[in-house]
Amino acid sequence: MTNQSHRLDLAFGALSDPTRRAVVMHLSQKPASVGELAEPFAMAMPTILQHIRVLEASGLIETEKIGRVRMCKLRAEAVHETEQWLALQRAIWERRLDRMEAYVSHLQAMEETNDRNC
Amino acid sequence: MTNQSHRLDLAFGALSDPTRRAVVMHLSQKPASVGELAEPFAMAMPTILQHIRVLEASGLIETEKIGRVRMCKLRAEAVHETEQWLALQRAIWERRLDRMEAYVSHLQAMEETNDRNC
DNA sequence: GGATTGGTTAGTCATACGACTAACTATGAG
DNA sequence: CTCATAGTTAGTCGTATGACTAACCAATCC
Repeated sequence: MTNQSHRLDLAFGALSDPTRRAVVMHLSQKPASVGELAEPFAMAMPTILQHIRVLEASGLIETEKIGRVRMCKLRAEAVHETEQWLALQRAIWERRLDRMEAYVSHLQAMEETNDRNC
Repeated sequence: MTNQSHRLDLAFGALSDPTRRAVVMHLSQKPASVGELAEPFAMAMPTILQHIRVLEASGLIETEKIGRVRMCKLRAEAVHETEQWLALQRAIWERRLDRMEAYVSHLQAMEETNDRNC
């Protein structure tokens, strides 16, 4: 549970940076090497590498070194888990709103009945 | 677009802290005051307030001061938007996997045809 | 085998973050 | 009016983060 919480810390933390989100977007299209990922950014290579490490530590991507290039790819399951946390909170909230709405309709119905009877 | 990116920075950043996620979870059940939110944590009030400010700045919650208590509630739309970003990346990735799978089946079918014909 | 390419490590630096205490404000209750 | 309550502001402190440069390794290529 605490471990699960830590995974979310890392995942959300990883996604809080625009460069890293751009990397994720790139990887959602297709796997890529560190160099390819670095190209669109005016950024030193070690900086990108650091971002990739952060994403990897979060589990959102995985990497494998083949020869001298390191290929990176998205881990959809991890993205899904993160998404699920948000979906759950929203579901709880929205269920609550539904119940409230139902309750309000109920009250209104009662009131109308009263109007008729008094 | 840059503004949208900044909103995601704030939302994901806000959610990267376990205390703030706990606050969001609490608020998904029902709105609450700052004091109520602070209670479960062994944390000084100003610290919680700071977390609440971060959540508010991200748009994930909204607050309103009534008398001397400040009520906080979840903004489901903002949660939804954040969730959508993740859903989109995953959808793109999974569509790609589907295409690849289809392509592989295609190749296999071709190969079988070849086997029969040669 | 020597140069080139792609990545990696180490070390630095400025800024941001999360927590705290102490002191202050403003509302509501008796 | 006075006091307790709920929140707020200001200021401090240690650690984490994101960026950089310089130097280093290890596969390829010619």
